[in-house]
Amino acid sequence: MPLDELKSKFGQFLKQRGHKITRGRFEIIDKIASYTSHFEIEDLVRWIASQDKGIASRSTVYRTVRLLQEFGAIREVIKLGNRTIYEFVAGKPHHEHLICVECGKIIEFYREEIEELQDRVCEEHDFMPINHRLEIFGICSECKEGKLESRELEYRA
Amino acid sequence: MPLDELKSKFGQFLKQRGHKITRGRFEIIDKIASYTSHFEIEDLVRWIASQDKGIASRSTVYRTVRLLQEFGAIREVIKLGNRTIYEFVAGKPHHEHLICVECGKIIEFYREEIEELQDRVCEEHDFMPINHRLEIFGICSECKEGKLESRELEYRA
DNA sequence: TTAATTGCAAAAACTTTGCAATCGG
DNA sequence: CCGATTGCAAAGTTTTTGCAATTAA
Repeated sequence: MPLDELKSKFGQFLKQRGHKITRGRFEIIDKIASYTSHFEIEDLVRWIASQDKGIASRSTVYRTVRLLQEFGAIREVIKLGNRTIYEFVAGKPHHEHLICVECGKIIEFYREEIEELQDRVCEEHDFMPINHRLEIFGICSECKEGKLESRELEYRA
Repeated sequence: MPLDELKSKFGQFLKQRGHKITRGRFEIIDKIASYTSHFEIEDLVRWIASQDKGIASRSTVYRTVRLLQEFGAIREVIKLGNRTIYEFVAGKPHHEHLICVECGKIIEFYREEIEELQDRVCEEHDFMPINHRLEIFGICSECKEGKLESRELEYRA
């Protein structure tokens, strides 16, 4: 879906909920769409702070991010410690993430079979899925050396 | 694994890292083991506050929870908004979660095939998995009525 | 006009940390 | 005894909120 169409739909979404079309909201959606991969709220806040013209405040960023989540244009894809990493989902096929706990690298992947199995699980539980998140934490190939020896005593169920 | 064995291993784990066996740490592991399902840090803090004898402070709870995670006895299984929900993993087979966004109900499930597919994905990326978390957010059977009509305008990739 | 939005500062919620006193080995 | 741990209070993070001024429709 092209960005313009998305923005127009976001406009409809706002109207439907009795909200207004404001410049700040659309500046933020533009900025988010410009991120090729993941972003955090602080990225948006820093970007705003770096601009001459005041685009929005920290509060507006938080409020707009919430709206965009409800609208469905962005998702919280990784929750790592106290950080929340978002992703602009427009135009990208759905996918999951491998996260390297050493270097922070994020690798995206998609397996149709995993999605299907999830659907089946939901059916079995008469559960209507809205969204899901599969995070695999581990060590990426570059960080792998010398990471095995200190783990023997850890408890494994 | 019985609780005593687990505690003994935790003792070894502490020694190996140059830490000490203290009463607070073992009171906390006992309490965590007593939770049949999920818990949050505030549950532990409230429990301590409700006890006559001072078992540990809030700081000690946070520090011990971190140790137990490193040891592998507990996991962060759900990150919902700003809440972190933990689970005592000892003696329970690994599983994933369905989370009802209406009522907060948590349903556990396990699908061998999903685990295998994840392993395959990791192999393909030469990625060494340490742990993973699959959260499916949605609406449980009891909450399902009347939840469909307000979603048409949401953007779907 | 008037109801929604904004920015600010304050507060809330959650987590970490420095330090002096205490405790474990 | 010595170094790890604890409790406390303070500070750090991240997010939310009340409110007066502003803006969209």
